[in-house]
Amino acid sequence: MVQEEMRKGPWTEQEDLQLVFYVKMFGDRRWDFLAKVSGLKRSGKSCRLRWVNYLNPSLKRGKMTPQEERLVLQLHSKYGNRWSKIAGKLPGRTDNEIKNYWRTHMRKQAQDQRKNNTNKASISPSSSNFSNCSSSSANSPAVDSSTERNDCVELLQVAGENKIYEGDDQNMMVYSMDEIWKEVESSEEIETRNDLPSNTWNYCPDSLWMTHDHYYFDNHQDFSFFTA
DNA sequence: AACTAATACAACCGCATTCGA
DNA sequence: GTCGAATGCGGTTGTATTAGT
Repeated sequence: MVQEEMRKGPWTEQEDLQLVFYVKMFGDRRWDFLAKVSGLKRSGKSCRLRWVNYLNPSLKRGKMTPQEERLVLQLHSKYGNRWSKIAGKLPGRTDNEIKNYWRTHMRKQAQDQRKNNTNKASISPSSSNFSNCSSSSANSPAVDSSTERNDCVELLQVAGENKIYEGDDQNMMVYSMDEIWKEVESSEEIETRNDLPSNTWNYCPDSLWMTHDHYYFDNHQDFSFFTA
């Protein structure tokens, strides 16, 4: 049987709208079915990914907050590369987002750290003690690639102590998990107080729901719109 | 202003796991 | 119990954007 040609690459606004519409209709399950009935030339898998990582209204958009960054750090030392597990502890963030974040930010941070260490090494050889922090990887179930392991090691995580050490060894900031959770909670309180709807999607200025969805739902109640 | 390198993030792929017939 | 389809996950790649020279 000849398979219908599947579209690949970036999603268009029209495709997004179409997917959002059908997910609203049928729910975010049975992705192959959704892909078929929506008329999108996308695989179910692709539809699911687009929804989970981009279109889902419960997603928080924008940069990671310092609290979230610290939390990712802590959770990675605990769970390793189990991104979905980590994402589960960060409401509104996806595994893909966290994974990307880790790869870019953490690598950069490790590079900076390395630079600092190299600089300090010329003054004080004792700074090389950081390499002993590898205990965090030993406890971590899935820290695999050697580069990431090294990056991780250099982030000064101390496993088992339930604290995060941030900064260089002279200006070390220590955060207990209690402090971090307090910060997360208080920041969430602030967000809530800004008269924002509980659904983060709704106040995202460039969200499809805001800009198009309501419009389409108001004006195109008949489904023929999408299949035209 | 033009070019290059670095960064951010969306999307794909392959494999593992779960679920239902 | 088993088999196939659907779903989920982690790794990787591709591309657009931004920063630096």
